[in-house]
Amino acid sequence: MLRVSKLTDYASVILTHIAHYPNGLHTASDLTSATGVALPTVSKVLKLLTKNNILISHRGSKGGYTLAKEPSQTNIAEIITAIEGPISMTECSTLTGVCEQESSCEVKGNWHLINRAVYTAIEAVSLADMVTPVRQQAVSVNMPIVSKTSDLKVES
Amino acid sequence: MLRVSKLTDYASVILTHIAHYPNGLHTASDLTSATGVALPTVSKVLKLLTKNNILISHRGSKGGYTLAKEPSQTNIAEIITAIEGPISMTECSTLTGVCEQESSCEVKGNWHLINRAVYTAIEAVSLADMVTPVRQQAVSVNMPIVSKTSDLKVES
DNA sequence: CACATATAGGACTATTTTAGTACTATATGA
DNA sequence: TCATATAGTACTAAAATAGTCCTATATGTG
Repeated sequence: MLRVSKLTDYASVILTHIAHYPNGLHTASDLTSATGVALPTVSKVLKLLTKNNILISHRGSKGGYTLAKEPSQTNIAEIITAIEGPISMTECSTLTGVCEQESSCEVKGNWHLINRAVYTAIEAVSLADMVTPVRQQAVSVNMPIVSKTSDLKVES
Repeated sequence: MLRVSKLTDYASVILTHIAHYPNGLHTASDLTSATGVALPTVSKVLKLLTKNNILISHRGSKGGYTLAKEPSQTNIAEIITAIEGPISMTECSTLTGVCEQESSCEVKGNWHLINRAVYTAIEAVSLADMVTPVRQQAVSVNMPIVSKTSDLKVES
């Protein structure tokens, strides 16, 4: 009922593999072998991740990719945003002027709230968590109580 | 970075309107006037919502649609599922056998975890909350601590 | 300094998903 | 029995996504 794109899925698999060997330099073709994802696709994903500061690239011979930060410092929200861009649950949360009903829309503010709750949930899961098998981790997500006077902003 | 379909967006607008007048009977054409969404589209959304027990339909002359439950008893997760079906963040969370890497996939279990966190977040927002303007509500979402011995199941 | 190895960037095509529409059948109240 | 309204299904068009390919650029090593 909510979905990330296949590319994002690949990104999670690729990054999880890299995070297993956080000090190594990984080439696109190494990662193809390791993950089974086609080379041009791996390449596309790696470029997007580099552009968004999740990976660092080293060009030329003996080049490859490494993590830009420690696995615990990269979260799922960043990964999804890197691949899919800053798109929120509804269009009106990212772009203004697309929806004709926008000015009179009653639910806009509430979607912002939902966005924020979802964002908080996925932000709480780091790449380090992805490396750890499920049963050993515990995740706790807290949606902050909304103040009666402050505006909500969905950072994405 | 995560999105619901336009139809789901329309559903939220339509249902919010109905929830404002929870005792009235609403025809498809009434809802078109009220929301500005085209009639065939409104009609499609209403059928989906009826099929999934969010609305009850009354056929024939003087017919129309009413809520199947009180606004506080219908949540956003149900609405999204009604329109988009039981699709999770990644394909492997809903369907088995689609992904070739499934058997060796290291991240599958973790996506289940993320799914669950997101589901918990959107499940906490009811139609009654959508009727209330943003500033007067407070939402708190808690991701339960994952037991070290129990499996996680994403209900969707 | 040339060459092999890698990434960078962009353009392009095919596929899939989503949105939107239309048509026929069925139910019901007056 | 007729006007009104939903049910179900099939179809078309548009948009988003996935996947591929080509050319340019950087860099370590013999």
